[in-house]
Amino acid sequence: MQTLRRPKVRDQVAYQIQQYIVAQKLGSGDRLPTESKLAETFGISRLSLREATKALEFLGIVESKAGVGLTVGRIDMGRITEHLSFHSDLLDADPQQLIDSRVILETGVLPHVARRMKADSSIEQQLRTLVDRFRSARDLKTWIALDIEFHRTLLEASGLKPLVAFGELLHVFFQRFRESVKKAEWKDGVESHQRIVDSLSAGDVAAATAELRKHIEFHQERI
Amino acid sequence: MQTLRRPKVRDQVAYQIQQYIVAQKLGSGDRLPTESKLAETFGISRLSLREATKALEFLGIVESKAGVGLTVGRIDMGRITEHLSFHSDLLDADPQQLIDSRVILETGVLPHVARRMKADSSIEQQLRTLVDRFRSARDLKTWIALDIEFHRTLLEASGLKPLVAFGELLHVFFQRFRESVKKAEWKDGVESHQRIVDSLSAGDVAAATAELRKHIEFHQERI
DNA sequence: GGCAATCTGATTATCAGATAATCTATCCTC
DNA sequence: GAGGATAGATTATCTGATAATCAGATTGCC
Repeated sequence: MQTLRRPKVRDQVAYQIQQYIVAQKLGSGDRLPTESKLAETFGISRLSLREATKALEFLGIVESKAGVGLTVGRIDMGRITEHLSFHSDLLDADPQQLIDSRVILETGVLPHVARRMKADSSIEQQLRTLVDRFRSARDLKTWIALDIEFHRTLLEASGLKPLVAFGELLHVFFQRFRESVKKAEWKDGVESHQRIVDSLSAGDVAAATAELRKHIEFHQERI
Repeated sequence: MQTLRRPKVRDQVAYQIQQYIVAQKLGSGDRLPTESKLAETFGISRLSLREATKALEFLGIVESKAGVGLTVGRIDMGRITEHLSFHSDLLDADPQQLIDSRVILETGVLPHVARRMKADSSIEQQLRTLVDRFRSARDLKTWIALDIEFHRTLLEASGLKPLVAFGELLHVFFQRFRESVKKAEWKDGVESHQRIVDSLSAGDVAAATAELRKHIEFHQERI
């Protein structure tokens, strides 16, 4: 026998509000109806509606200001990941799968990156600046921050926004590996980043792919 | 002058609940104090506390069941990608980016799929069954459903759960292309799927990759 | 004794109604 | 016209209550 659970009101409502935003093609800052209005529309109490909107607000999907009303918010991954990063279940995600996923994602964008680098020199400039800052960094925290930024910049350089968003998500789950990397090993990381940029700028996508794969799979030892 | 906003009660409370979970070293399924207890502890009304817990529940950080109480939730990537669908980068993503992202994602998993197919014959069986059903289908709705299932099965066959979750998200945004595909063109799709499975089962990853790329990029004409 | 149905207490789910805080826009004064 | 006071709308938060749900104890039957 299956335990069927009565679907919760607020989840349905939250879903409907999202649908409403999409259907009305609302963008950041656009107004939504008032709480009372929405509650009446959905046929629920204002309180239940509130629980739904508060959850959405927590995610940044809507914003709510006293005296103004509800507006569509600007969701950012940072806000979500901030609340997730502490959760112990993140430690249960299969590390090998995370590594394989990242390899596929990041090596996959390299052809796109190489192509765009030829057309826009500022991309190479940006990556090289990051490598330099990496080289002169001295503490773990800075290294980690720069490593994340390097890989995000790489994804951004592909121009494929969906993959950038997904990449940010993977990074959250990857956090714990980075924290266990030792000082001497970060030095290798610098050189690795350097070689990736060099290969890309030379147009040698295959070499960049091999180096990047090695760079990410390096974390396997830490499993 | 900066507009300083009074920090909202529920945000503080949400934060404190998270701190509590960490401090008590609670894991998935562990019990939290009751709503009344927590409200009293934090010195707020039960309602305000509820808004905080509902928001956390929405994220999957806590679970709440009537008659039981609050427990620490079980987080999974799927739940998060659901909310990712509102990420502005995805909402405004242009079609070409969606296509490129899908190509990277799906061709990227093929080596993994081929490897696992050798070890587990049920994977090939499952894919072939889908192709057959595809062949005997006669209406647009069925075709679309089967196409989605085929590609999802392909991703699942890689065993990389994070990518499966992300793939499903991309499919939502791909919907509009599929609906504009004509009847005659679906026939090509069947053969395309057939060739992909054949190549994979023969261990020819390169051929499968080329075919899959062609299959997805076919949608470019529809932009 | 073993087992199933029932009851009970605890807890969340949802509601209604009220007051406070906050913001926008208008109106009034000079 | 500029600037401040005021009113109206809206969210923020609270109190108190009822319904729904569930786990475990109790009861009754065989």
